[in-house]
Amino acid sequence: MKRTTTKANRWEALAADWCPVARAMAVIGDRWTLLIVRDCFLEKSRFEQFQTSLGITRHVLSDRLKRLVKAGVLERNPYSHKPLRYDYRLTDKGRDFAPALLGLKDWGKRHMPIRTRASG
Amino acid sequence: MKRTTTKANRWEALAADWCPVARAMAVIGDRWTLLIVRDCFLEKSRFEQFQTSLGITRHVLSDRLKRLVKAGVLERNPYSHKPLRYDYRLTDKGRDFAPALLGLKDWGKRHMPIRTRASG
DNA sequence: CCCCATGGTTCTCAAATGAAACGGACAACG
DNA sequence: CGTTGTCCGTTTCATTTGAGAACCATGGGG
Repeated sequence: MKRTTTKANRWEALAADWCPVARAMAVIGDRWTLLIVRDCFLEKSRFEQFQTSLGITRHVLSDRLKRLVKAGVLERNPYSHKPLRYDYRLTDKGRDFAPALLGLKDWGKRHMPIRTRASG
Repeated sequence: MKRTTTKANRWEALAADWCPVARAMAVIGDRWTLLIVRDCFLEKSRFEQFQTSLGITRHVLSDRLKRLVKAGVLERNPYSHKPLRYDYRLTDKGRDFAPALLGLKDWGKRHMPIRTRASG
């Protein structure tokens, strides 16, 4: 079972990079993570809400949420004790993402017009 | 049923999303693409320079460069005619990434201290 | 008890990725 | 001319990640 050699080393290698952009990518460097953060800014906080919003598989969503919590971007807190349900909310670290997110939003708005796949 | 319908379409689906952030992620939503753009801002423009800088495999670098050119973020131009070599330079669309990149840099600087191993 | 809803986890298989070798154009050297 | 070296990729094959859906756990309602 030599699966530990190159398991997630690329991600961790980025976290140790000299460049702060690379270190940021160690957290949000995939298709979905930043969109989860965006949803959090849009007042979404629960597993099902993210899942519905993103159309992401539960498998991947579960993994990304864990990663974000581990990275300190989100906090996992119970919002119900009897069925014991958790929600995911931005930490200060997560809220500090706002400028970068707005920068990306601005760029997307300016340079990525909505194109339908049907016309392709 | 064709369960293989939406395989690589997730990227294209993002490009048609209502949210400009999602559409931006359709271009830069992976580990490396944004770092290539960053390198371009740092005056790097050639295949070998990116490869050395990122430690990325040539395979993936080739793919990402093509994707960026296709997305209009980079331009592929010959800088030598006899050996016919190309370099990759930012377009206006690419240069407009600066604010988002600076936002990410700022966040990384503030919230992602360099650490080789932690929170294990 | 069974059924439903929420919040995940586990399973299988296809696609993406990584490592490293290969290819091809050209230039310098002898 | 043939060999070596540079630059820019492509090909091959093993591993990792992702998609899709079933499954598990908890609790409420009937």
